Amino acid sequence: MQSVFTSRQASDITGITQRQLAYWRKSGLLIPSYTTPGGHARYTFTDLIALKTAKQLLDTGVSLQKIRRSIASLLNYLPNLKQPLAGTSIVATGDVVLVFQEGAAFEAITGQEWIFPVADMEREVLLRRKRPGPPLPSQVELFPETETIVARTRKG
Amino acid sequence: MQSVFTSRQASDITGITQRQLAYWRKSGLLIPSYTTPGGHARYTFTDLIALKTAKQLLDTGVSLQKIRRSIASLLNYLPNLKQPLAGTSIVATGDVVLVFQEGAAFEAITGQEWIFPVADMEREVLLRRKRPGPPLPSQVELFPETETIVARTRKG
DNA sequence: ATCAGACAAATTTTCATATTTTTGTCATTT
DNA sequence: AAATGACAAAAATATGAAAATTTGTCTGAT
Repeated sequence: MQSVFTSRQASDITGITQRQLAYWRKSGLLIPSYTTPGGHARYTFTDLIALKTAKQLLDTGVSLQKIRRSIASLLNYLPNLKQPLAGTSIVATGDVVLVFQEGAAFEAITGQEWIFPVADMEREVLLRRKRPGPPLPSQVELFPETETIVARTRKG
Repeated sequence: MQSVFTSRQASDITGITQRQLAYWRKSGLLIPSYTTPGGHARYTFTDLIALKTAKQLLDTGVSLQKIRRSIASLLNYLPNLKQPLAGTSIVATGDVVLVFQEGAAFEAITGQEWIFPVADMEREVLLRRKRPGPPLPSQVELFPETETIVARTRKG
């Protein structure tokens, strides 16, 4: 047995206006899991989580369209996700939606992967420095060159 | 005693062209820690880390100007950082530079804080649902309303 | 009480274009 | 060998107008 919520309740709980709920439903952003024969919305608890997530994203400055794109991308990259906004760890600023899944993070909109803590970088620099390859004098005197000031003229 | 590197070495090690090093130096993005009396660059190991970080950011699609802004912001929010690009855990996509510091994450360019794993959201929804306050029937029948079809006419 | 439709205000995108940055290449200097 | 200066190509940013999306408010229907 599952508890469900009316649009009014969903609105009260999530802080999303009923107008928004209606539009999001119509535009497909979040369609309630159930609809009564009379056409009334019935939101499940999971729906509410997704709604709340969307609301938070909105409040943070992520536009509806970016939320849409994020969802599309999530479904694309993680096809087994049933409720994209309810099933993952999501983090965002005004411009970006980051998703954490299995330890890795990637940006929801582009699907691009995120990268490199600085620690790795240090290792890499060290490697290159040690590697034989091209003959690299691994160290240099601080101020080796001798300034030979000669008579100098300027063009013009 | 500190090992230092010429621009050639810095270039070979980091993969940044000498032209870039020159420009970055002139434009202030990264000024080598030492300069010989003759005006030649001497990069420290830490400089190389910063350079490598910048290079990685570039390769990931972060523009030079965004790197600049990130550095400015980092210095603003973490004034005790001496080498902004060498001292923190940095993560980025093409558009954003994220900095991890003391468990929290914030976006380097705007300084905006990042937010809310979904776990918290679930808790919040639960709280609202349980809270007394406005009388919220905490549960609803799935299909309560009775459709009363009456004779209907359409305008026009 | 919820929904659907209509209209307008507010907010976001989308382009196209002008401007500025950044980088490469080459010649010259130190 | 490295730096500087100059010119041009490539890339990124800023700007502004047009188009599309999103939301509020209201009215009527179920």
